[in-house]
Amino acid sequence: MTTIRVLLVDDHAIVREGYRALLQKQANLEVVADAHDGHDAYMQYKAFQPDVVVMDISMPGQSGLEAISRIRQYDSKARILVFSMHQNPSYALQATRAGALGYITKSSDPSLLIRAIVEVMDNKLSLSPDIAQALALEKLGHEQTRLDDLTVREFEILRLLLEAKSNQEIADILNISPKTVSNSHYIIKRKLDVSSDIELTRLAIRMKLLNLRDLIDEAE
Amino acid sequence: MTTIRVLLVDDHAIVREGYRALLQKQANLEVVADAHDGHDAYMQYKAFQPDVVVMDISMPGQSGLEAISRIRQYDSKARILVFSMHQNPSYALQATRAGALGYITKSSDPSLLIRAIVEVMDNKLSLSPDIAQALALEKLGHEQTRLDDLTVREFEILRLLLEAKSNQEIADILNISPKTVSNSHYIIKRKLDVSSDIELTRLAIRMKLLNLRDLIDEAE
DNA sequence: GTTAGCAACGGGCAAATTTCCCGTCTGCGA
DNA sequence: TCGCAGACGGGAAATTTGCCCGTTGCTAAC
Repeated sequence: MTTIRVLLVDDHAIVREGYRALLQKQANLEVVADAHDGHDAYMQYKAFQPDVVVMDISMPGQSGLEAISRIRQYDSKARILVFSMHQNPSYALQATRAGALGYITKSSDPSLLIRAIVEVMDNKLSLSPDIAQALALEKLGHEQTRLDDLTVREFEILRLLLEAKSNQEIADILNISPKTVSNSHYIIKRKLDVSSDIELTRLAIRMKLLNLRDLIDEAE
Repeated sequence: MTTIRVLLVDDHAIVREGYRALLQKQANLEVVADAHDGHDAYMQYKAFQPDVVVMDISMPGQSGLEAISRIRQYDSKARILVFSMHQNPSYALQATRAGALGYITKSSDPSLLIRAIVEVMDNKLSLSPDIAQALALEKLGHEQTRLDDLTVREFEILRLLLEAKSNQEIADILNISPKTVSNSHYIIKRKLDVSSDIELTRLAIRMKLLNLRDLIDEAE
């Protein structure tokens, strides 16, 4: 059995260190590099050519989804495992659309992460049980999520919009024209069938796209 | 130098394992137990009487703040270090009010966590720099309840806006011109110091103007 | 009872944004 | 090789925003 070379991506240094220590205990895993944001991840990938990328997608600014696309564009064989706190299956859907091979929630058992890394190494799709179940339920039409109609890019832009960023800021982050952002903003509203940003925000909260905990925590 | 016995509290098993591995690398630290929620933390504290508790407070169900109070009630000498992803200073304030001796954000440098544990062991208050700064700024009165600046009428219009009603609908309801509604809308945003409706909605949720329960109940 | 202040209301109008359309370009699967 | 879909962004009409202003009451103070 050869050693699997891992690139670790998370915006929190302490969290990175923790995972690094955890993964390092596995004889067949080696963390060869880490990165703190999407752009950094891309650079580190090019520099180290790791076997598997373990990535948290909820990072400020340039998101993980964007990084996944970029990396896959650079190397279509790249194996990327998303490791996220979000239990919303839409995140998993968008992540795999962007090119991720796996999606594991942080609430999973530690052994699952290890196993998922090995599976992804074998180019196998790997989902944690909670996500698999949620996705399956969604597939059965139990929850008709209009969110799935959005393209990966639109989803990405929506995320940034919900952070109350301006068109110009989003344009800068994604390196596109503000005009494209406003066009997407319009398309998103049409696809989600809302007519105002307030409705959009309410919908996002219901869809758990906008983290309630964050909002509540800010409360007092 | 004696060994500091640590109790680790976080709802994510993988995260716990990561920190455990990280802290274990310090010669003077020993993780004697861990817990996955507030109640568990309380039980483990009674069982192991650790020197320092390192606790993530954003856990589902019963909050970490509650656990801090409970533990301090049981042992007023308990040293608790909060370790959170939230950069909102209000949360740090509440944590220290509840009895925590320190508050470190996950975005801090890993060495800060180690140092903070040692400081807390010495019964010293320890805050990460970002939190200290944010708290200081808040102390200077930067934040106030801007909602009080709204007139009764504006408040009423804001309520309707938040229900995602159109200017025309609101005009009909209040028997005024849509123009007045849009003027008020503008004034409200200026008074609340937000530049978009998304920001406005987020603020409203934080101010508990918009009932979260209502939104969640709509969900399914 | 006059004056002052403030809330509610809404007109005006330039600037900005939204809404919808369209055409490129690229990558992918049949 | 073709066709389709997604990303991107220009164009232009429609609409909204941002900020100004004046009018009308009402209340409170002198």
